[in-house]
Amino acid sequence: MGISSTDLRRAGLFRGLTGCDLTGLLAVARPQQAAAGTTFFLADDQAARCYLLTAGYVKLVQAGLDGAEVVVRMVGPGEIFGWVAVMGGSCYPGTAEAVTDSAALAWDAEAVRRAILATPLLGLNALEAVGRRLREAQDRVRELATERAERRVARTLLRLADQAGTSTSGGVEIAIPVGRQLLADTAGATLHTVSRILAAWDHQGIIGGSRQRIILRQPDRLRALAEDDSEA
Amino acid sequence: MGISSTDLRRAGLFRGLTGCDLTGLLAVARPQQAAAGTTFFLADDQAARCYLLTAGYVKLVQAGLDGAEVVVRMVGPGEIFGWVAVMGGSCYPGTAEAVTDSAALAWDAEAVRRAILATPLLGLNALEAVGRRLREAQDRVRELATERAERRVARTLLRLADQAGTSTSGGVEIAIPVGRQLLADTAGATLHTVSRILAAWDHQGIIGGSRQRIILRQPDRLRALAEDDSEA
DNA sequence: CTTCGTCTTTGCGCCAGCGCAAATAGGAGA
DNA sequence: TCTCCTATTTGCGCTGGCGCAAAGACGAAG
Repeated sequence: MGISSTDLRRAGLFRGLTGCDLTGLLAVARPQQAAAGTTFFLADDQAARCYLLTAGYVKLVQAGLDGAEVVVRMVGPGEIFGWVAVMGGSCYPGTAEAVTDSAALAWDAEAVRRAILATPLLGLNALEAVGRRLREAQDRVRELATERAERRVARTLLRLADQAGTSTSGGVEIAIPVGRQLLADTAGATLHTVSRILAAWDHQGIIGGSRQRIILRQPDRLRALAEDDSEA
Repeated sequence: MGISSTDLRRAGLFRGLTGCDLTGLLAVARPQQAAAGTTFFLADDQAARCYLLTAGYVKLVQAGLDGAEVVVRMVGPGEIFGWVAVMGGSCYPGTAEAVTDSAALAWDAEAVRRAILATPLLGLNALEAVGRRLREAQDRVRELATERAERRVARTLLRLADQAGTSTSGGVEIAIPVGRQLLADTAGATLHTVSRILAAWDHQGIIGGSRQRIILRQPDRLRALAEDDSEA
């Protein structure tokens, strides 16, 4: 479970850093835990720290006016979160809630600024990480604007499998407890629609699983649904 | 029109840099122009350069599977674009098309990496700029997932006014030629729906203008439409 | 002034997906 | 094993907004 200290070197954020730099960074990091269902920070909190997830899974959630929740991003081990607000010196745009018991390393905003100024490569790595996420966010904008719910759900499942997939005999299992509601919030649909879609796929043998567990039995067909223009 | 060299210092990207750093950066920048309707780069081009817009307006567009276009972002003077792909060393995720005659400064990917390593503050500034955009993109994800077309259009108009608004006697005029189609692509709706909505607002005196020109006559009412839960 | 092309409006039909509500089904804990 | 609680399924009606198609308006060019 989680990633070891030596694995940190392989995390994108620290790529290319010297052992010395790494030691310094770890020295000022504060380990922090969050049990499933609890939060690292809330939306509109003053952004004081940024995080690197070392174990577990965290969902970044924004609440709409009417109480609807949107999962802006699922964070897995080795990924960073909370950096955007810290750089801008503002408030967190969303809430970071642990989906499973999670652990992270936290840095104070000022410490991060200093670290980047001292180790420019860290800034470059962070820029790349944030850039990748911007790209993902833009892709989601396009998808939400142009694609139907079914396809968005397919993409969401594939993304989750990519991020937390475990190959088993029966297919790829998603190692995060994903309920229909969470899936709906992530794909930009409603609980009901997601349930209907998954039920249909279940009957077709494309997916399987039970409560909170999803297994992709035929990832290829899902991929086809997600990308093909016409359907099988 | 556009921003002068001295204004660059005030552009977020260069905040806090020394005159010396700035001079060095400008020395390796290549000025580049694009007439309205032409492009700085195309989607899936190998990302070789990143840009700082000095004059005009540029839209970043992604094409959907079915030919539908989505405007991922409108870029105004002083803003940067094309940085994400350059940092990741990949292809541009979208096309950058000039909406009006535009001018920009371009840097080679490698030059930017070197500049950031040499001037870490530049990296911090870039991180902040990209972060702000990530935040905007995430906001749009939430809006597309939870809000109705009318509200999204209202928000889009307010954003454009914020970015390129000119106060006139009759209200705030958007200084970019914005057609219904462009508005639709930006708000995540269709040409028809946008036309209907704008026609209704026109009758109510909320907006005005003619072909490709939009004037916000009562920005407050638009704001109410964009943010209020109940309507007037 | 006329013509042409693009942008815009508007009517009408349709359907994906939401909203409500109620029935089920699994799991976890006692 | 039994019970309770939460997750999930599913029926049904409704509607926002898309899709098509055609007409109308404005500007630019000649």
